[in-house]
Amino acid sequence: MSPEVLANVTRAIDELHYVPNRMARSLANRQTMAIALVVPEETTRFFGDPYFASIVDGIARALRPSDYVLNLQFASPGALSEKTVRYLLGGNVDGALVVSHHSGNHFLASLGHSLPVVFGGRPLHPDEQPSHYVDVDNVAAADMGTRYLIDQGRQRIATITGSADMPAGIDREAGWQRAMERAGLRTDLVARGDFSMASGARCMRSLLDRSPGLDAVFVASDLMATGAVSVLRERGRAIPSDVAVVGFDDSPVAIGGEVELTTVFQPSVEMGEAMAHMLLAMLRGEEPEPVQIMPTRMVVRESA
Amino acid sequence: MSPEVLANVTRAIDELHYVPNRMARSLANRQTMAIALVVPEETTRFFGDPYFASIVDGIARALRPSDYVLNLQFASPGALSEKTVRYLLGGNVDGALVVSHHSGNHFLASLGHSLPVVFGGRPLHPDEQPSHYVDVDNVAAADMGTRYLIDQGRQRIATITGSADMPAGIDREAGWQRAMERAGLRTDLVARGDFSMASGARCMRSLLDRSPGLDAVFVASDLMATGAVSVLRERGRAIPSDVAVVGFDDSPVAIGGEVELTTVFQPSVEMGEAMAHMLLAMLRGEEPEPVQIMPTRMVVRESA
DNA sequence: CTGAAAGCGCTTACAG
DNA sequence: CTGAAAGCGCTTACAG
Repeated sequence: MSPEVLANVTRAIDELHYVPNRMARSLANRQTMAIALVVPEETTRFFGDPYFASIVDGIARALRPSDYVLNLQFASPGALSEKTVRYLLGGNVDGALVVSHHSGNHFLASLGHSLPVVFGGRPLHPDEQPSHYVDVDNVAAADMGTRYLIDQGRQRIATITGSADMPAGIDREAGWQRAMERAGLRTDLVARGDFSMASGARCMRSLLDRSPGLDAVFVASDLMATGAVSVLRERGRAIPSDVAVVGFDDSPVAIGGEVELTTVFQPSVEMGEAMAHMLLAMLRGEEPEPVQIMPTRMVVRESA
Repeated sequence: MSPEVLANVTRAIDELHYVPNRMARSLANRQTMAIALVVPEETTRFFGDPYFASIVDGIARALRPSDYVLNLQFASPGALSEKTVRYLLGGNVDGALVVSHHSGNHFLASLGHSLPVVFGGRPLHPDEQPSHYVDVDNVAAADMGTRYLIDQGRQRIATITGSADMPAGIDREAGWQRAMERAGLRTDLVARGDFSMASGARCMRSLLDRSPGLDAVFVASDLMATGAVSVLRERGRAIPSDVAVVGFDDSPVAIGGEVELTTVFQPSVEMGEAMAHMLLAMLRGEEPEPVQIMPTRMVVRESA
């Protein structure tokens, strides 16, 4: 083809608004150019947690320049619907991104056998299979947040944990415990939350009842920390002088509430981007590092 | 085919886990069995507002029993990306659901010409074209919420509005104004928010500065009302005795905060379901009522 | 290197 | 009513 012919054709394509038929292309190609975004969480929780917002934001951002399209698959935490399973396994998508703190879902855990999959957060049973995921070192990060309180001279440091069936919940509690033990402090002030604001408030009340003299609390998410802060104020505790609070995430709620939170930052948006890039690499046939651990850091504001 | 043969084939289908290829079917069919969920909002705002959570929850719920799949299309409020436009117009979806308070987006407004589309909330320019949408009567609902305060004997009633470029923002302000004028009350205490919690706090501060003696405030969303409540408490105002607060939505934040909100309920989940059902009907070739207005009601709790 | 043909896996209109 | 053929709109392997 001569350059002029090419130019003519190109112009015709533009003028006629020609758009290749995706279905026909997929059929011939054996590629769907679609990626499933699997959300094994209650819609309420998914939308209520700014962590997910950032992750999805990062994913959407990373996928924008690509030709891939995102297919939303809501599912309950426990099991995927038959429809979703059929969809994922029926060759309707080229890969899947699973965003959830949760785990213990057998099908999801083994989904990587049938399809390129990247998880947000480490799977709960690492032995189950070598999967691809993006995460932070939650143990080390929680250790850092707790140590920050210890270094301020706090003595009676409680923790409000996340859910016990989520790696992020388990690991952040372990990090708190490690820091406390290393400092020779008591590790009895533990209240189990579920990452929701309401659970943060409930846990704070119970901790205050059990130990009115506590002088600090490490909370496994900013959303829970917000709930804890409002209870502390309700009970007349000054923050941080009476009780110091360290949160986790550095999500928008950290600065939107009554007291600006000192917190452990995790790069949620970048984690979403990293998930998408890892999957994109897999789809290109590359073999990216299966595990990507992102850095965390302390962000000091008012609450501690 | 004899019944036995049929049974054998059916069994074979089950055993071999046969799943019809969606792409091939779409190509032959001229149907994609996909619906676009267009979100012309910043991701942060989308995820931060429980209203959207409920809408999407309702949509997902209504679509679950169907064979349709949801394709997420994030877009900026102002304009859709070329990729999204190509996608929507390129025959990749059978219809679209647009969830946003926003409007003023020309392309979106005329999207209904090329594709079955249902909007969440009335389009800003109703003259532009007769489109399909699900909404509540925001004027009447805000009138009701304001009247509730008036009936309690409140005299100095302010309002915190939503964004001025969203029908929900405009109409709820109009409803407040109508109720106030009918009662012969002054309509000068208006602060313009943007549906975010932070804007609710900011507006409350400015209202209190302008009129320390105000005794009630009608707020166009529960999220903003939450921000307003924390400022009122910060300034030492008792709720509802000093200042009564009425919110809007009856979303989860209405009962998750420091004070349980009295609010105007709108059936967000059902609105999402209604949007999906309307679109499904259109896709079946039916001609559903193009406008569906859902009922609202007062929910009385602590704040007023 | 170019261009016509076969094939992707379905559905549907049509001949028998 | 049944069954074989054509066609959906692309890509790709292959003959020229």
